[in-house]
Amino acid sequence: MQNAVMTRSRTAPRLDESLLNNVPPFSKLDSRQIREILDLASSRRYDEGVAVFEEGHDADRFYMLLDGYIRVVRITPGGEQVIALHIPSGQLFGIARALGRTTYPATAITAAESIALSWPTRLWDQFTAHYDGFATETYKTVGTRVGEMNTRIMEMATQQVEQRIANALLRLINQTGRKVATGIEIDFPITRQDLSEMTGTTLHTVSRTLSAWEKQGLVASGRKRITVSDPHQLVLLANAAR
DNA sequence: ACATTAATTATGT
DNA sequence: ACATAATTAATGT
Repeated sequence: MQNAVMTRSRTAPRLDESLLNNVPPFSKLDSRQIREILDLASSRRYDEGVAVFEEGHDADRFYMLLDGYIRVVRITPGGEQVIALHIPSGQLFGIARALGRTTYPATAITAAESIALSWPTRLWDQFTAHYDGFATETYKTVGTRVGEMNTRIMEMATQQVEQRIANALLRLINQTGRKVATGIEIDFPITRQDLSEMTGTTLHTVSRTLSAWEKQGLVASGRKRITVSDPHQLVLLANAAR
């Protein structure tokens, strides 16, 4: 919400250079290079809950999230959704090319109203070749994402539900948290169903544990809103060896 | 230790 | 008024 971008879609006037020059993959570039990149980009606004691209489709573009949040989602053969991770603004997504793929490995849904830049995938190789720091920075973010999914797999295998929910909440407030008077609030609408899809459990179990935590003053939640008022206690819960 | 089922209530447009 | 979200208890594996 701090990013002031005209929310017109395709024929946006002129993109401001300040959009990119403090964003990691582009931070090492001079203003001439950023100008080049921006002139090749399309800017678009997305409503909440819409797919930017879908799993299995041809990866014809890659994206840079300017504002909002992206939910990376996969669908099981049985039709159940699994939320892989959330992406905050300032990060690239849909970078199938960086994974050596020609199709998108997952679906990207906006978790809130969002604005993203995008480029045709055929420019990817030029970007990595010509723009200093672009390749190393993007592989860094790829690395952290793989790492996150890795620890999630470990959690799934070893921890019980309560700890997994605690860990999921902690990641959310770290990556997408917003400080408020009563604690740290998750910056986009999130349901118990969503949390259950991130932790491999049911919305009922999530509801119960959140209710229990609420009574202990650990969290406060309403419809689609969760604020963590006592992160420290959550950390303790998250690695409690039962 | 958790899911499932089911019934009930709350909340946003 | 209606749909979606959340709660809660009971029952099952």
